Amino acid sequence: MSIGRPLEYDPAKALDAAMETFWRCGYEGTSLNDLLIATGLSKSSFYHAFNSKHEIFQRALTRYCDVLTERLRDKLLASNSGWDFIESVMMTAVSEARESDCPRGCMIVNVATEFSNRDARIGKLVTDGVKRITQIFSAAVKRAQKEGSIPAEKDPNLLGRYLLSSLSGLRTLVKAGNSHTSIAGVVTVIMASLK
Amino acid sequence: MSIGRPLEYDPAKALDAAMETFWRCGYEGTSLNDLLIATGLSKSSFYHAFNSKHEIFQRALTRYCDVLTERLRDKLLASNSGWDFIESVMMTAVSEARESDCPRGCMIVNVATEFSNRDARIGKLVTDGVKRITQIFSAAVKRAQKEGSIPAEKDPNLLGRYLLSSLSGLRTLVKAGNSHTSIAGVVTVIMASLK
DNA sequence: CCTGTACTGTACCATTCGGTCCAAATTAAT
DNA sequence: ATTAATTTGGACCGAATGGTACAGTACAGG
Repeated sequence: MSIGRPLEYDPAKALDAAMETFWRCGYEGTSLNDLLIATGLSKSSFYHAFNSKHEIFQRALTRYCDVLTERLRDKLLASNSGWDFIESVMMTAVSEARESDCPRGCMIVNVATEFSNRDARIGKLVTDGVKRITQIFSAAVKRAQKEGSIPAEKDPNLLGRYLLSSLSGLRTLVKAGNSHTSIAGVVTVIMASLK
Repeated sequence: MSIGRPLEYDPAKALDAAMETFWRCGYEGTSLNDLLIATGLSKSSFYHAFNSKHEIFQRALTRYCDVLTERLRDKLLASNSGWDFIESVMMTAVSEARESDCPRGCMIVNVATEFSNRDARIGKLVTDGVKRITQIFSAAVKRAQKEGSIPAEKDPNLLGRYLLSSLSGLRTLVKAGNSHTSIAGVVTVIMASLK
């Protein structure tokens, strides 16, 4: 049992709120004030809970990776087939074009482009995150190969990388304002190339 | 004949220098001071030549699009075949992984991710730029179809979009720190999918 | 109830941000 | 040489930046 006045906020919720903001506006684009508003914390509580803007950013990015990879893993387990999983994930990105006028894209990719490689710690988080998602794609490919929808002689790791690359490319099309239907066409090309 | 003291700097060179900086660091990541250092201009000269940070940014982005599209068009004309052109452009992106420890990627894509769609004027520049590059890819596909290296029944506009998407995805792989060889493998997948 | 602990809001900090203004300097045309 | 045009560096601006310090307050355990 901890001594002293108890927390009046939920640190996890605060982190999630910060994550959302960073996701939407990037690191530089998010001011400390934005974070205070998003989290609902006072400045003192904020600096008590998270020590700096940079630190909460790292934690937010880490959390994003964790949530995303877990969600993808669950989705793969719940999918009817590896093929369906892959197609569904691709289409998820496409639907952003229809539903949002201000698509956030993938936070990892956003961070990668904002930071290039100027911050080593951030760079490592990005590399790790991308690697983990790539592995999930590879696993999906392997499953699809067992299920017969992707030729067995193909390299699943290579295709995993290819799919991650393709997904990121789709997000670019979305952000460039392409129509939902024209992007969906690209998905069919991607899926066909797995055959 | 202009009257008065002549310019001591080259406005075109200044714009190029600003473009380089924006390309590398993004809009928010580039401070006014960075621009002054990059261009070598004094603050007064800077604001006389370009009226604001936002305006020089738009001009820099426009110039980037113009230079890039012109260079790609020239390259396509100079290429042995449409197929070679496409493969060569893809490999150019890959070589960034080998040559640069801090890859800049494509400025248009960088801007698209930084701004999502929050600024309408920037958004239009991004959309137009992407469209122009897509058209060059489509033209390359058409040429490759005439040359017999891509099946004639495929939709060249769709493949153009697919190639732009793929190029952007490759850039993500580069920024995520993948090795040059592993990314080159993805290029072979992309090229094979055109067959 | 009292004491120790930890949270809270606010005032404050130096620095940097993008941007303006102006007097001095420089040059071309007359 | 004078004048008009135009650039130059530097002083200056208010606002916002990320971050700190502190006094007051609420709460748990004794």
